[in-house]
Parts: sequence; structure tokens; C-alpha cells
Amino acid sequence: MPSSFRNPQIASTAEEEAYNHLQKALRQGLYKPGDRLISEDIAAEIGMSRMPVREAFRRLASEGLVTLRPNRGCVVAGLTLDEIYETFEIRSVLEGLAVRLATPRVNADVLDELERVLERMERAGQSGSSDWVVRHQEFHSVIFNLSGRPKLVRQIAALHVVIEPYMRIWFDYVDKPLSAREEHENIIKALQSGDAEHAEKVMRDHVLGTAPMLAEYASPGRR
Amino acid sequence: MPSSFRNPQIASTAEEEAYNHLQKALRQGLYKPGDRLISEDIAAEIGMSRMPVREAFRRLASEGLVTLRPNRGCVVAGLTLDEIYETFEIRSVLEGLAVRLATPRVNADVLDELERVLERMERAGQSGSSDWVVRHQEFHSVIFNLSGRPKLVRQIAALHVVIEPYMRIWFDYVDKPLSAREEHENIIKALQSGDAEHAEKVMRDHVLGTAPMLAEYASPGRR
DNA sequence: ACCTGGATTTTTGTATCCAATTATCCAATC
DNA sequence: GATTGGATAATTGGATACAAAAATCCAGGT
Repeated sequence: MPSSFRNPQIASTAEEEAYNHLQKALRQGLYKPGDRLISEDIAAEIGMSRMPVREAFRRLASEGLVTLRPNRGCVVAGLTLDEIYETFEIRSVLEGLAVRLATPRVNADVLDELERVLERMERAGQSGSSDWVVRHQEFHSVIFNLSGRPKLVRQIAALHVVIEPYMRIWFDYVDKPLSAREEHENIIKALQSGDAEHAEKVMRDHVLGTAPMLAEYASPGRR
Repeated sequence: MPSSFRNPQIASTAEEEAYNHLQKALRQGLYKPGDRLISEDIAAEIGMSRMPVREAFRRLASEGLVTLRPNRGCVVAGLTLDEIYETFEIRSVLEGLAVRLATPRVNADVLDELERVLERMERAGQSGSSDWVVRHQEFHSVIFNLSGRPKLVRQIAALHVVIEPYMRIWFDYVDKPLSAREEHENIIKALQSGDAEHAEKVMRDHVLGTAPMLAEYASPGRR
């Protein structure tokens, strides 16, 4: 049983459906930064009126996935280089905190699961499937979910969503992050050691270390 | 010139007006956790239809100020004890990061301004005015704005908003945080020292240290 | 008195409508 | 040819209307 992935249950409300639809598309990078999202078009696409779509826009805006300006509609957000670095800085301290809190809760089952996820990640990576990105998120997600801090989990997950399109671009270019396996094994080792402070530092460095690699391939950015 | 406080310019859109109205009320604790917010009532209060109010609800929900459930409306959120601690944990690492980034940018002007804000905070505290809470926020805000990280600033500010009602309750009970002056002077000293790592640690400890004091007086909580 | 169930009222979710704002296009001018 | 101005079209913001869901009320039964 993986862990904490969203239930794909049918959306109970039109707004939710619109939100899911748009979030999925934005995560997969189907819209480019700067693209304008016309509420009526999107409403037609999923067969509803503009109102629920507008409400979905608001939610996406507060997660930073789109930008909303009065009378000028909804624009796909995208990150500048600086913003990519900033997002990773924030991730580094939040996931550092999460892993520090998670460390005392680690047990054999958790370590097993992490190894299994890492294995799936490896396989996805070798087959060139961009499923790698999802598996990578899952690896981190297993850890920060273990922190037992719901709000922290939410915030980190939101950051993962924002950088997902760039992770995909990166992955498509370099095809196979070889160093990744080693890095993540190190995180597992740190968790195993039981030294929370050390684990925090390892995670911080891991996250910060990813940013420059990714940034190199994320030129198109900017709104 | 203080620094980074929101322009009270007239709202350009009805949604914005509704948002400002509700956020202000929620920050001041005018609504209690668990209170239900009826969109029509609030719309009537500020003289508009339900639609913009609903959109404001969504924004407030993603900031954690209210809870939105399908077909059951909008409820004032409030924090459990655990959630208060969690929020301070998150604040501690985020503001720690912010102060670390801010430290190299500190100069005499900044130190002067911090002293002035602290002075105003002191005065507000002695007069028992709950303006103390606002000044306290301003003190922190001067520092984290200096980090030069817009997204980080936003996230921290959002957390301040969420805990503001509890800060007010706390302040009303204990009337005068005597230790506060000293604590904040320590932060200024750390900034002055130029040692970013040290400043980060001081800020972390400061923020974490506040939580238990506040938690004691925040019994009514719970959604 | 307390529970139960159904009618009534309230409130929400969504569609549709209208006015106001913004974008686009095209011709006239330099 | 590029630029400007203005008519036209597209799009947004907001109000209203209506159906569906939830909350409330109340009578009848235990």
C-alpha cells in the first residue's frame, strides 16, 4: 500500500472536477507559462458553466500555479530561475523539518517501503518513463508523511506540485539521474541512523543540491 | 517609512473587498472557530451578491482561515493545540531561513528601524493596546522582508495571519510580555553579529519558545 | 420527556444573463 | 512601412434564477 496519494474518487462538485482537471494538466506541463486560460473554453471542455471554473482558478492561484489579475483573466504561472531556487530553499527547510520529526518514527517497515519505492523509481528511470517524477515525489512523500504534521505535509506537497513541470522537463533532457539513486540511499541511511539532526541536514543538502541541476534546463520559464 | 504593509487602497473588485473584509474580521477574532459563515448574510453586509463572497471563501480556505465542505458551507477554522504547535514549528524553520538570508543584508538603517519598531511595540504593550500584536508582526516582517524572497515572505506572512487571533487572546490575558523585549533585542544582536547560522538558530528558538506560552491560553480552539 | 420521521425553510451549487472592461482588427495618417 | 485611433469582438466580473442538498422544525409515537 503506497501511502498518501489522492483518492481518484469521482469529484463531488463541479468546482472540484475543474480543479482536478486543471491541476493535472498544469502538473504535466500541458499548458505553458504565459498561456492564458479562458474560463469559457475550459468550462466547455469539461461540460460545465464558467462559475465553477472561476472558483477553481482561485484555488490554483493561491497555490501559485496560475496568476489572476482583475479583468485580465487567468495566466499559467511558471517560475523564473530565481523562483525555482527560492522554492527549493523553502523545500529544503520544510522537508528538513519533516525528516527530523520523522526520524524517531522510522522502523523496518518504513525502510522497506522506501527501498521498494526507490526500486520502482529506478525502473521507471531506466525505461525513460516520466513516471520517474511521480515515483520520486512518492519517495519524498513517504518520508514527510511520517512526520505526522498535516499542515507541514500539505505545504510541502504543494511545493512539489509547483516544481513538477520543471522536474519533468529536466528528466526528459537528462533521461536518467544516476546520482539520484545514491542520494536517496543516503537519505535512507540517515533515517536508519536515528540521528534526527543529521537526517535533517542530509535532506536539506539533498533538496538544495537538486535545484542547480534542474535550473539548467528550465530556461523557458518566466511568465 | 515602516516597510511592507498592505496598501489599504480601495478594492478594485468585489471579491477583493469581500476578502479584505473577512480576513480583517478573522484576524481580529470577530468570528469564533466553528462559526458558520453564510454567504448570503455576508454578501448583504457588504452590499454585494453571493458570488464574490464565495470566491473570497476559497482564498481564505487555502490560507487555512476557514474550512470549506461541499454543500455544507464555510466554517471558521481555528487551530487545535497540536496545530498551534505545528504552525510554530513551520514558522521556526521558515523564519530561520529568512533571517539567515537577511543577515548579510543588514545595515545600520535596518537596525535602527528594528529598534524603532521595538520601541513602538513596547509602548503599545504598556498601554495594553492589542496594537502590540500588530507591532510584533511588523518586527518580524521587517526581518523576513529583508530576505529578498517573495514567496518565502508570503508563506510566513500567511502563518502570522493564522495565529494572529491566538496572539491576541494571549496578549489580552498576560497583558505584558516582559521577556519579549529581551528576546527581540537578542535577535537584533544576532543580526548585528553578521553570523547568519547563529541568527538562524536564535530565530528558530525564539519562535519555538513562543508557542508554549501562547498555547496555554488557547484552550477554546478546535474547529 | 425523548426519540423519530417527514414537511418546511434555509443554504448551497451551478447556469444564465447583463454590463463593464479589455483585446483585436482595420483603416487612416504620418 | 509603422503607428494611431476607433469600431467590433471577446472576455471578465457580478447579479440573478433555479434546482438540489442540508438544516430546521414539528407532530406523533413510544
